[in-house]
Amino acid sequence: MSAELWLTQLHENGYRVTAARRAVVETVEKSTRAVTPLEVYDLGRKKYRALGLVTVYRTLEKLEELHLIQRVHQPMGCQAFISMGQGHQHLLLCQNCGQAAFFEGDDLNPLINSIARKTGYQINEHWLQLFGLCANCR
Amino acid sequence: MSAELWLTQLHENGYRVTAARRAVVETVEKSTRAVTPLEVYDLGRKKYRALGLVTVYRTLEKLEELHLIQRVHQPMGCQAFISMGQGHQHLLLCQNCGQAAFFEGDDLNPLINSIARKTGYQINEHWLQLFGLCANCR
DNA sequence: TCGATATTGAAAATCATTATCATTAAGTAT
DNA sequence: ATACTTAATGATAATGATTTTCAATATCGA
Repeated sequence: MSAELWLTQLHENGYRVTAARRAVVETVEKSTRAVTPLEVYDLGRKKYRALGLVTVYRTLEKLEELHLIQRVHQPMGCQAFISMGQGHQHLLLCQNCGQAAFFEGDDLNPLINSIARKTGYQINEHWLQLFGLCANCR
Repeated sequence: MSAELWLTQLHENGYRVTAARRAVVETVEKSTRAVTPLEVYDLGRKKYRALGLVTVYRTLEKLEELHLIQRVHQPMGCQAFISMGQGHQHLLLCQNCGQAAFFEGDDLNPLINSIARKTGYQINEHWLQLFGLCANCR
């Protein structure tokens, strides 16, 4: 029932809870793969017929702002979103079915420190993403 | 003079070497930060006035196909390209000036193997990218 | 319940990218 | 060097995704 938590988050941040937002939130929160705005629109309309595509874009924008979802970058495009895992997590995506799994990658600190030393950069953020085949698809 | 090598690559793969392509190749090859098609267009026109934006898109497409450039994913957008480093390398980007540095991240294998074991995924590819401030900007 | 105002969906506008097409130019064969 | 085949070009139009506009509606605190 994490969808209710998302709606609470919206409300606590001064946004109203509407039927359209419910449909979007329930659609995205339930998905185990990254979904595009158009997919959210199609799926969301099954829950709330009057849902508009523009509202999907606007709601996704707010969910991203509240760190409830994140944009997923893939070779084929970067317009899909998925719910955020707990804490700092990275994504593992199935190249066949799109299924997403989260993992922690905190073992990266030694590598990052070493790069910082070698390059003189101050490193603030890192992206790590793995691609492969999930247990079902392999 | 790596630009000449790129043009040779194009030629060896059956593509013609034209003034427009020279302008694009020289612009992208020389840049130490990721450049968008529009930026390539503007910069390239200083070398070859008649250059068209469409040709920029088409040339970038071919350079990517030949693995001479790669698309750079960033929070602000994913339409920029940068020349490929040698071998398997990762990117470190300055959040202020865009300056890019390459680094190798082969120490990732233990982490990747561990994730594969835990999740049951067969992992084929990985993306690692760091963001921070370069020595000049910090 | 009321009322201020955030939110909505439709339509139009914008922006990036791709397709069309007649013209030009690269590069091989002569 | 010249001719010729055909890839490549740039202008324009078409497409597709995202954003803006706006009048109508619905949320939610008072």
